[in-house]
Amino acid sequence: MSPKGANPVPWDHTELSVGEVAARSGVSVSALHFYERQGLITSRRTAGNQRRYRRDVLRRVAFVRVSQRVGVPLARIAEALSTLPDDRAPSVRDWERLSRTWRTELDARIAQLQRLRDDLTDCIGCGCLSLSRCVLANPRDEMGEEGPGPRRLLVDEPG
Amino acid sequence: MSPKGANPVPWDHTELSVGEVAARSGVSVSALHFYERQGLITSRRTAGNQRRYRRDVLRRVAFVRVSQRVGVPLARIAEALSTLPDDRAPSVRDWERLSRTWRTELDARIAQLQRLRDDLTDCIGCGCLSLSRCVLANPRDEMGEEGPGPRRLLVDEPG
DNA sequence: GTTGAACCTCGACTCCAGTTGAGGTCAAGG
DNA sequence: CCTTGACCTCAACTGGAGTCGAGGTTCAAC
Repeated sequence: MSPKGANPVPWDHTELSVGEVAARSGVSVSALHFYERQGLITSRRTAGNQRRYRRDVLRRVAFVRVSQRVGVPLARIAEALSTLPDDRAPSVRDWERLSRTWRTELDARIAQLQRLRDDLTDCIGCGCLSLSRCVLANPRDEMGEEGPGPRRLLVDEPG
Repeated sequence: MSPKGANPVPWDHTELSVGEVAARSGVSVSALHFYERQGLITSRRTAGNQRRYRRDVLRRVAFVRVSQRVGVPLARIAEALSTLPDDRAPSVRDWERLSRTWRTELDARIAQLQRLRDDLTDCIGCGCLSLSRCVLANPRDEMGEEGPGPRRLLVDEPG
């Protein structure tokens, strides 16, 4: 990436502009602005008020994207990232710790979907979806969890 | 459920009011209105403009809730439901067919999350999240899929 | 010293899956 | 008759994760 074409690397070379971070991370500039507003990443400003990022912002952004794939909302990602040191660049241990948190999360989500799949398999056999007889239609698990919607599923009276 | 307490059953007894459907399905009245606007369920109206539902609306609603747990957006659920007969109540075979569709979907989602988990496990070892070296940060799979966000993740140049 | 790409802020808009509230109607009991 | 609770419509709002555009500035090159 020598200075030719549309995007030569200027100044310091250790710091990155928002456009460079966008190109390298695959995240749009507007999303990076947004992440900054949400406290997921931080930047220094130049004299002319332009953002300059430390190179480890790329890992932060990568971590954000991965976490989103796991299904974690930005607010919790921000929370996790806030446990990273603010001054020094995070170490391998730091990322390891964060990744481990999500593994647990992911295991739970997979287990949940597998239960759902098993129930669904049973119900393909029974074809029921009856509110009283069907595990699927009347789940006892994960009540207050997982997004908006009704907090309870009442049972159909027998008969 | 004889006529006593807060909610006696009026009129026909084979048809259900919106409040009854809400109580039996666990879905709020406002959500049922919303589902109707989205074409997920339908109702007849009384002389006084009140909704009356056929009893099989309970299965439709159950199907909607289950489908949401699978992760299918309402628009696609509506699409699936639109393949049901509009006149007669759907048969066991009908529900079976629909459920089978979601099973495939669910299998794919589970497989995807399992891949993600495996990658994450590897990355806990490597602690990398480097945009070039890490499968996690740079996935080749499921590109145009799964929600909003950037459609590509560029690679970090080597070195 | 001017051009043009890249940058800045701010507010408004999108989509999804609903919820909330205002203002009005319907139906049954006392 | 009047009250009460369930019902009706319609519009506006929520929240999450951004996108889009207007209007203005900075910066590197020519």
